Amino acid sequence: MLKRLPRVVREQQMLDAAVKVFADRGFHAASMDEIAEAAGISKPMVYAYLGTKDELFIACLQREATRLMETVAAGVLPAAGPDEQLWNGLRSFFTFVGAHRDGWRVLYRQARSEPHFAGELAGMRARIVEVVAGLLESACAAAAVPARPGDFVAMAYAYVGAAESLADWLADHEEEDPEHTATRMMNFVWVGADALLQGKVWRQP
Amino acid sequence: MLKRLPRVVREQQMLDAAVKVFADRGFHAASMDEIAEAAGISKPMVYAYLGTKDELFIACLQREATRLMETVAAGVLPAAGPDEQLWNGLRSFFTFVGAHRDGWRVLYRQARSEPHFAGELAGMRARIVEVVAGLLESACAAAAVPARPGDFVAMAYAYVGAAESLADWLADHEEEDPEHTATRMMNFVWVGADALLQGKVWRQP
DNA sequence: GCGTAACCTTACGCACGAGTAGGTAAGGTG
DNA sequence: CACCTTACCTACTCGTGCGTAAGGTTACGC
Repeated sequence: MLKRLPRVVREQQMLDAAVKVFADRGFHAASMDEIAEAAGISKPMVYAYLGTKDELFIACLQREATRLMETVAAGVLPAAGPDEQLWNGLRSFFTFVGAHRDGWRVLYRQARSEPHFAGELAGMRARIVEVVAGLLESACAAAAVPARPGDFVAMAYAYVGAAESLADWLADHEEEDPEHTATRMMNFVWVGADALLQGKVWRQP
Repeated sequence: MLKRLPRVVREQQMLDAAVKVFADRGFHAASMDEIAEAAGISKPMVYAYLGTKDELFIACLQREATRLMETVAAGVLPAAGPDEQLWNGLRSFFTFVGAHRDGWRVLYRQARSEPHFAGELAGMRARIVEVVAGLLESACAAAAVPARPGDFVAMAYAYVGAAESLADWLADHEEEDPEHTATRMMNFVWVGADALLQGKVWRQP
């Protein structure tokens, strides 16, 4: 209360508080007063350091998104084979979500529903989908399985959606083990992809 | 403009307008004035017929959710075998989303992000997940594949998430064909489930 | 030890939007 | 034609919450 802290520290405290309040209340229902109070500071300080409500929200998004991406990237790097890379990536992803549940809620639920911010997030998501689609494509090319380009993107959306759904579930269930969730997703991907690579398809009757 | 319409007609017009405005702006950013204007009526009429903003939003949710459920149920019914049922259900689902994009956006994006309404939706979603988990379980039991009960729920979340992700993509891409999307999802489910039923699993290194 | 820059506060202006009061007119019913 | 019910409106009140003005206090360099 009586401590005067340097700017960088306060900024992080404010962002922590903002992420929590945004996650709990939603963007509009969250008030700057509540965020300031949760950060243990008065409102004008928030404006002085992080700008308007919109700018604050974007700052939250950027911090959480960057942390997430960097965590996953760092997890993937030391791996060798494709299955190990995938496994490490998924494990990093779900571990991160489990450890930053509020951050995930803001990224996945709040940002997508506010048309003003959805664009930014959709872009990030699209890049992830592109990466996944690229992986599927190279895997199919290597196995000489025929497929149309659009199919990869669609499949990638399905996989990404499945992972997000599991992550979202994880975010709401304190008792679930992130690593276990990652194993489930790995099974889901690996088994399905394996079948796809063998050229199995379903045809409408 | 000068026509005095019976209540039931106006109510539907108001709900149509409300769904559109909620989908475009988000719950909080949508104003009752804008909804009233979009419905070609004055604000007090909206309050007279459909109550407060919260009640109006819930009315939107209920109408859209009911329509969706009934459409899918009606699609599934006339089918015989399990794969035909699944195919008909998916086709009905994606066709509905393609034809009611705004409704989907309200259900999937808006309702989930407002903590006040998320409960209702989460319940509906949980019931769908239960149904899917039940299908998976009976399929595995029939094939004598061993699995823990929790796994079915997790798998169901993954499948439901994949379908939602494809639906969401469809909602934003006017040019996509719902039936084609349903085919992709069917492939995704059928091929993966088939592999699972053969007891294929991935084990961590 | 004193200036000054950074940290922090109380207390407000102001706009916007939910919800309402109170009234008008159209169309049916006796 | 008198009446009542239903559809519909204009014009407000009032709370809430964003953003700010103006001023106080602590640390730190010199």
